[in-house]
Amino acid sequence: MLISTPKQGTLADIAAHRLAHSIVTGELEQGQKLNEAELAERFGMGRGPLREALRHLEGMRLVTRVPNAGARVVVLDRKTLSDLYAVREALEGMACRIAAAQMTDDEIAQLSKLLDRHEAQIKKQGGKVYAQSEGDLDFHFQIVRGSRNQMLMNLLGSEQYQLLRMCRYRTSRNAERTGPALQQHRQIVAALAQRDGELAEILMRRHIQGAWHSISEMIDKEEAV
Amino acid sequence: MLISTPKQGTLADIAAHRLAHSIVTGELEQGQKLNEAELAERFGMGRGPLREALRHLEGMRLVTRVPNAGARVVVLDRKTLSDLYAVREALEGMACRIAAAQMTDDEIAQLSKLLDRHEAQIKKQGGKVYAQSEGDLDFHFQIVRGSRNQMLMNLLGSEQYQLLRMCRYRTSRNAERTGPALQQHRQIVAALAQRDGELAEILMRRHIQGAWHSISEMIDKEEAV
DNA sequence: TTGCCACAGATTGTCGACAATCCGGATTAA
DNA sequence: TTAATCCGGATTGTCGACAATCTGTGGCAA
Repeated sequence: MLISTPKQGTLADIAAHRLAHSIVTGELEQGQKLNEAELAERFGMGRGPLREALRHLEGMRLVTRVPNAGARVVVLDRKTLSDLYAVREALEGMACRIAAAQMTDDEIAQLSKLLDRHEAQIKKQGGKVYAQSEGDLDFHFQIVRGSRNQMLMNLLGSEQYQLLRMCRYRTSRNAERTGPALQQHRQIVAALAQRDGELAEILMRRHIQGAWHSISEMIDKEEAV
Repeated sequence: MLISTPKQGTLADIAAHRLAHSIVTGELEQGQKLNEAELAERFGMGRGPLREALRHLEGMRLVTRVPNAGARVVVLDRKTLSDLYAVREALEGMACRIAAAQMTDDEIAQLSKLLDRHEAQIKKQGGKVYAQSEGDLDFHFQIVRGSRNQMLMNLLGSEQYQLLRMCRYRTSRNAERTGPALQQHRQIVAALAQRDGELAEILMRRHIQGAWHSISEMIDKEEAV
């Protein structure tokens, strides 16, 4: 499970998780105003914990706040996504190179099995891209974990990751890229298995560049409408 | 001025800035417990805004919280710093490559002047490393700005940046590296002026690796005592 | 002595109320 | 008609008090 919803902990923690989930899934639209009283009542808590949750989300840049004017969901425009993918390329490329040296054989085998499941899923139900998207992120995060770099895991795991998932939900209708993406994933795993970090990095960077081009074209189409 | 202390805005914002400053400068020690009531009184505000500030700082990973047990200043151990420098190398390397294509001639000239000021400062007062350290970060941030990547500026400017400054304060006693560092800065600026992004990236990565080695040795010495 | 339990103090979590600020519509004068 | 001004409601910011939880200290029994 990627989204752990700890129904335990403080109310502020719960609110932060629920809000993050609502933002990522698009239930709360980009740029939408977040009314404290309304959200507090919906979550069945006072405004205090909710305000703390908003501050937390502000810290991880899922919402933007202006004093005396409330909080709004962050908006992912073209430039923001472009910047995000550039950062991803650098970070995940590095993660891939390090992971090639750090991951255990067993972990790499697990990664391969993950791709098998994806392939089966794609063959069975070609249309259901959503699961593949989530699975894709799963794949990427497993490699990041393989780098053993906690800061990388924080950056790509909990913060940018949310933005990415947000982006996925927005653009999850493009099914045509799942085939090539799987192929590229396979190549990356092969490079990892051969412990060729340099190649793994190059493949990962190319893979992410391809994903960006695909999403970029989709944004163009949307904007044309 | 690098630290903008907006004495305007909400109390929570003020508290967040003051806390961040205290943490970065080491006024609040690593791992130290942060007592809400005590801090609230020191800042002359209620516990509400202070709790929001703590949540914000938690979001940017300057403090860690456990439910019902309060917040503590983050601890920068060897592994954390190592991870941080690896991420920095990847991100600032990329920033440098992009900046070589994006910065204006004027901006690069300004960068060169900044180094002139550093050099004068070093010659005049060899011991005062603190200013150089801050100036060094200034140099790095100007290049990140030159990349025009807002996400990069967020990551390196406001979040990791704080951790870096924190690290600097902790290890600001090593003056021996200011000379080579300035030399490397000059080389980087030269590469930028020639619009050689590839070379600029390599030089920046090498520069950051050197900084890490220097800091790593220092940590070794400290741990030996 | 040692381990367990209970209690007290301190600290964190939560709520409700009040003050400060902002936003939109109505009013009025040029 | 239009622009400026001025309420009134709504929303955010802040505080104080109370409940829930943790910590550590002392006593009690094995």
